[in-house]
Amino acid sequence: MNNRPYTKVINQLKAAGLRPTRQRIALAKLLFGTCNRHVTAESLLAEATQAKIQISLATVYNSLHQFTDAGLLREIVVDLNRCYFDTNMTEHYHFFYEENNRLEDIHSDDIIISKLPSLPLGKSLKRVDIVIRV
Amino acid sequence: MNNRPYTKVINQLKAAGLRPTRQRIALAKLLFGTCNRHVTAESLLAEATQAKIQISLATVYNSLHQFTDAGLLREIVVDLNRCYFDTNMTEHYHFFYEENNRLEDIHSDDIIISKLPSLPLGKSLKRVDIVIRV
DNA sequence: GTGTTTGCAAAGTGTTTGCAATTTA
DNA sequence: TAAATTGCAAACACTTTGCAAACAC
Repeated sequence: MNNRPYTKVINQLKAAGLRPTRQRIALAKLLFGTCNRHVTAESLLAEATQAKIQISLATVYNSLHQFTDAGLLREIVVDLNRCYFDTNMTEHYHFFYEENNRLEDIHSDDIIISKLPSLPLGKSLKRVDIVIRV
Repeated sequence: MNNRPYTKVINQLKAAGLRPTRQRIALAKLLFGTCNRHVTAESLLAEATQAKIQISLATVYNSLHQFTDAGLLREIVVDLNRCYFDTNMTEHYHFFYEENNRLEDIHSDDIIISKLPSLPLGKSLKRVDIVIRV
């Protein structure tokens, strides 16, 4: 891999309290370089490998969780067989294509919820997940 | 275990095209005997064991999937670490208590969705899953 | 009797962990 | 140099599978 400074990604990592290592920079570049993404550990490793980035599966898992804890990614639960991570941190929902296990964003304006139940006593809302399975 | 006829459960299984074996009858009795339930394979096995029903984990898994395929149960994806099955087959949604991985039904009247996006071309709606994480 | 179901143990899958070697600051 | 990070391989948790024995009809 090349080692240009990637100032933007490095600053993003530093801001998140993560040491900008070669592996994290490479993954962050793949994840945050372009538009919003949905990845699994396997898919991201495959992508990295194809881009000639040398990295282990364990590090991909570690990085995905570190990015998630740092608020750079969020985890989506749609399929029991694998973890999906989403680079889109804004409020939004998902289509899930069952035929090929693919996710697609639904902009939050495209779903309007006009009534929600009151929360159980003493609980605070963590998130409302909506998945439209097609 | 006792072996009263359990006519109702047996008919339910037959109607679903499932041979009413001792194990299936026992599980169906636990699952459909009372109110709506949320179970995992482990929790159902524990319950069966406590009720002195002799059954293996493999058979619990098999039965849960057979019941699901037969339309007697539905699977809920909320937690990557285990499969949840719900005996409530009517349209409804869920609270998920992250502190103890517990599920609670939300009656469909308690959530009103006043706008949904149009489906991707050529796709049919399988289900709208809503999970409120608290 | 025949085809289905069960149950064990083994295999499988995706994920996490322990720890020595490497890298970053 | 000191502390954090990586990467391998082993461990893990849950689920599925293969197949001989048991069961339902």
